[in-house]
Amino acid sequence: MDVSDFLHNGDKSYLPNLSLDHVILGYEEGQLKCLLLQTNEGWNLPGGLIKRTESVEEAVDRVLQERTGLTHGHREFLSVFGKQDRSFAQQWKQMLESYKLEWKPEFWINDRFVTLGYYSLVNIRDVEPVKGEYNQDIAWFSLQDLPEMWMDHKDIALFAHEKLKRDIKEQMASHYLLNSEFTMPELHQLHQTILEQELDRSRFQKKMLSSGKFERLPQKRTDKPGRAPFQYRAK
Amino acid sequence: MDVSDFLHNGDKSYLPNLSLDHVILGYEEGQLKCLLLQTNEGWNLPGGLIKRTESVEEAVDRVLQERTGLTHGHREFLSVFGKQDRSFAQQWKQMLESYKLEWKPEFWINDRFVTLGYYSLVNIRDVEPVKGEYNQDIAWFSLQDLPEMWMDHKDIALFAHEKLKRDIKEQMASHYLLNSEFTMPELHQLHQTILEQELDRSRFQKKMLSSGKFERLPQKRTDKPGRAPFQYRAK
DNA sequence: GCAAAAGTGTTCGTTCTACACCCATGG
DNA sequence: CCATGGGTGTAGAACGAACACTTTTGC
Repeated sequence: MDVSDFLHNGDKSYLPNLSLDHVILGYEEGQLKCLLLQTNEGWNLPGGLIKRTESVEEAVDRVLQERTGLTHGHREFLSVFGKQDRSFAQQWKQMLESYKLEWKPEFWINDRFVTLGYYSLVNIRDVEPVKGEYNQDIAWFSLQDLPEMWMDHKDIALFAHEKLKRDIKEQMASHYLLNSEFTMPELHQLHQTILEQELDRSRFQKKMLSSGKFERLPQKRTDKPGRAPFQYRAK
Repeated sequence: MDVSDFLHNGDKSYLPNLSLDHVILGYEEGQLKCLLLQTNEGWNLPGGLIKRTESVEEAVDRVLQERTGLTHGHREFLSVFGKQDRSFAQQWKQMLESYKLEWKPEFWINDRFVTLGYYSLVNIRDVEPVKGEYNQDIAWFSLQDLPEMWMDHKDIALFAHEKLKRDIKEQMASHYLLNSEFTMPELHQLHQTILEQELDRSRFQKKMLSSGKFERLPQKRTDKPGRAPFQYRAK
């Protein structure tokens, strides 16, 4: 910290705004989906500000909780998004005016926002999405078919997909997108969907089992023709 | 972004302060070193604030340039450090008073700082360290022997070392710590120092050469007994 | 018993590991 | 010619890829 930076600038207006954007990912009908909020100005990612009484990670978890009710999930840091021109003045103006609220060009919210991107993996069947006070809607969108979004929000969502592709090759977190008890064919299909490529069944199964992070349950399921698969649970 | 977050809080004091900390790494005498600044209150990492006219990455590069004169190097993001209690009120008080400057408890600089940690790899022989206006000294310290530092700055420096250990196994960036022309034994010794473990020479050499990122120079060096090594340069 | 789905095996090739060996140079 | 340091080669283990095969179930 260079002291001269703030001694020559008496107030905090010198600093950029800091926000969070949270790409909440679910898996349904063979598709990877993310949760978006609608305002008058289009769709955007869930996000928010960091309160003085909470850590950055607590704020990220709070955003998840506010929109999904979930108190946990698999959270991962994405990236810092901090270009010079990353400001939303027009969007704020139109949004506030649509709610008959005052907007002025000198409002601090018109300044550049540096945002911290995170993603979470959740079980979409556990989620009852809750829209915010100023949202018109909240909905799941396939990552293959995202609507128009604010500023760089679509980039952030797609960045989350790319990061997830890298992460699942090392970590064993993809099962957070499934029920707590799942089968290997389900996990196999999930990985193929995320990676957008075919994976050899045999190799996939051996790799997952040899990781030692799953325990096989004696139960099997009985519904369709064919052999009943084992169920697994993360240890 | 939840609109209610700011509509109920008219000013920016709601937001945490945002800063940068930059772990500038060099390599000398078989040791990995980082550049630290001294104030009355002890040693700390180079860092600073993000100006309204620059992107986050430009600010990171500016910090590097201010302390080392370098306009480039290998920059890598480390992590976000944003615990609730990450504030420096006591340090600011003592520092400002030692310079006969005013300090008040309500100054915004006393609030919590969220900081973005980065590290850079530089050739220590290219650097002429420049201390800041309010620094008493600037110096290279071995990561094995860091002094007492502000708050979590030692953690950030050691985190950079851990991140570097992971990064050099995938990227080919370690040569930024050496001269632009270097030998395989030099690079081998560097990797052993960073990873704090012995690496098989044969395998190391084959791995480096098969990456295709280095070009062999016909020149050799002549000084010590033994065969003269080839020199290499990053493509 | 046949098709479909799940699970396991087999073969081959590549890469990793741990050395051994060869080359170049100064004293 | 030998000690020192640099560079390459080789045998075995481990891992990954591609595909074949066996097991279990519903109809």
